[in-house]
Amino acid sequence: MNPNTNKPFYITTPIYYPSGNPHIGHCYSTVFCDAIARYKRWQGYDVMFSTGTDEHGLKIQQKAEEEGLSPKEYVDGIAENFKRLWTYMNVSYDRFVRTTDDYHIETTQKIFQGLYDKGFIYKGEYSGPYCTPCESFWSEAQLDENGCCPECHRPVKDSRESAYFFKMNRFADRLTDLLLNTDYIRPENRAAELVSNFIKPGLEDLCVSRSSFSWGIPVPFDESHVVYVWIDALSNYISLLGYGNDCFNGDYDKYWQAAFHVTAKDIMRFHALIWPAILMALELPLPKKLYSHGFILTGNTKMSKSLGNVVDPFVLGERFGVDALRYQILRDMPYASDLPFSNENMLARINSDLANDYGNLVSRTVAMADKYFGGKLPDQREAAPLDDELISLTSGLSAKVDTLVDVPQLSLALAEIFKVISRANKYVDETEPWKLAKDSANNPRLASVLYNLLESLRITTSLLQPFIPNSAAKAAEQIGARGDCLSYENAGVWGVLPVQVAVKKGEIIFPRFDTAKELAELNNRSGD
RNA sequence: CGCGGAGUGGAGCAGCUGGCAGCUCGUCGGGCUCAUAACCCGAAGGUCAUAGGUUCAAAUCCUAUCUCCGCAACCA
Repeated sequence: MNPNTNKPFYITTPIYYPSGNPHIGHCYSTVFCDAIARYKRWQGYDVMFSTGTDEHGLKIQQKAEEEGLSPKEYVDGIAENFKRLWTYMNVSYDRFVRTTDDYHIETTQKIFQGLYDKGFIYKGEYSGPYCTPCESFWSEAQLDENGCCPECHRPVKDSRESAYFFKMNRFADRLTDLLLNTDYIRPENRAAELVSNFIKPGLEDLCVSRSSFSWGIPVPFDESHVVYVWIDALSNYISLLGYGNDCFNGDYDKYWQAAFHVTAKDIMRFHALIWPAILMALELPLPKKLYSHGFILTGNTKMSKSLGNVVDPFVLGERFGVDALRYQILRDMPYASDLPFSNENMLARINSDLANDYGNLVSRTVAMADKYFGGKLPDQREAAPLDDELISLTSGLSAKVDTLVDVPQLSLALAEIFKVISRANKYVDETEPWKLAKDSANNPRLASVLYNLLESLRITTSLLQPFIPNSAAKAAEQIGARGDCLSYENAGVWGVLPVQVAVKKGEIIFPRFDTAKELAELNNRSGD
């Protein structure tokens, strides 16, 4: 019996800020979460996988004005684009939260009120450099090199407005403990950084409301203020489970105990400091884990709209296939640093791993079974010592992958899977099936060789399902892996395919790309 | 001295509790012919950013310097 069955697992992407359309950076976080969510479901967990959009704030209000839309109309359009991308990328989210949703507004107001009632929120005065034309407060650090507004580069003046503050400082000790003495945050080296950057110098009380713009959730007891992003955005993780509202009966009790947040490193600190502090103040349990990955860089710099170096996932998906794109970003994602993205690297990865190693192994194996046995293996077998290494390596694979997905090190998990695929390719050379096929007396041995290859493919394919779901399904079809052959329970068992397994030749799963030609065309396109 | 990360063959990286410099890709040569010009084997290619120091022994530890990059209260 699978011990994971029905255990809850809750994984979240950040909710994205729809000040522009999604790009591959958003895919990075989301596809990463999707692979984990799919893997956990496959393992038998009862998974809740959430994503969404964080739709309030001054920037949205301004952006909408520019386009002559109401803020809500504006975010409706962008939120649709996010959903469209997730559908396109095969992202299996269970729930999409928008901070303009009624249930979320209700929860946010309750949380704000609750913190106020408990004495963690007080009214004070916010002061800092203010840009009148932009209607924005900036921090000293955000100002440009001349000490002017970073947006319009006009002079700022010190200004003040009344605002509500959250008493962050109360939680400094508990936060330090959470960061340094638990496995809450991964990669672990970020914990010390946070402590020395933010906690040690003294946590300031956090400004949690604004009155200088109106596009936000009204503070329940003071309508001249809106709730600022911290409480508004972070509370999505529990509002969408029904905490503080009546929409999702029981989900909070079931899933919140098993929460796993994924973010990019830029918003790590909010999830590592502010969010736990809010939860502590509310006396709610803390999430189990926070993983912060790096950025996708293009040419050594961060991807950004203003630099014009944004990579469009739709373009890459159309050209190379969604699974190839998913695979590349997951396989090349480093654990604790940024991913330097280039079309060259992507093509190299796709060609080498997916086309040459995996796709080609499916092709050659299925083709041989087809050619030598008419597609269906005979039941006579003959084992040989040469088989042992492949069998033991493959049989032990799922345990390794389980461990790495938990950490979470998906890149290494994929590397382990591809070690087995490489070993299987080598096994073809070692056993030389085409020579065995010359004499029918060798048929039992030949059948064993092909069966071992098919079993290696069954196990690797089953483990690849969460990463490249569509392609894995195609491969399964071709190698004759039906029913529960690809189940989690069978991933660690050798010999699951029927003795007389029947293969089915099919289309090429991952075509090989002409690197030079593809690069030329991609470069043309980006020159537009 | 705000905090932190990084500099290793053409590219991307690992090694960094000191012990023959490794992996993937690319390049070159060979093998094979089941397969997607794929697969398998082999080779070339690095004074490990620089200068000192400790040590029998340093990519690894120490000191200094140079370069690049993050963060410094909402950009995945």
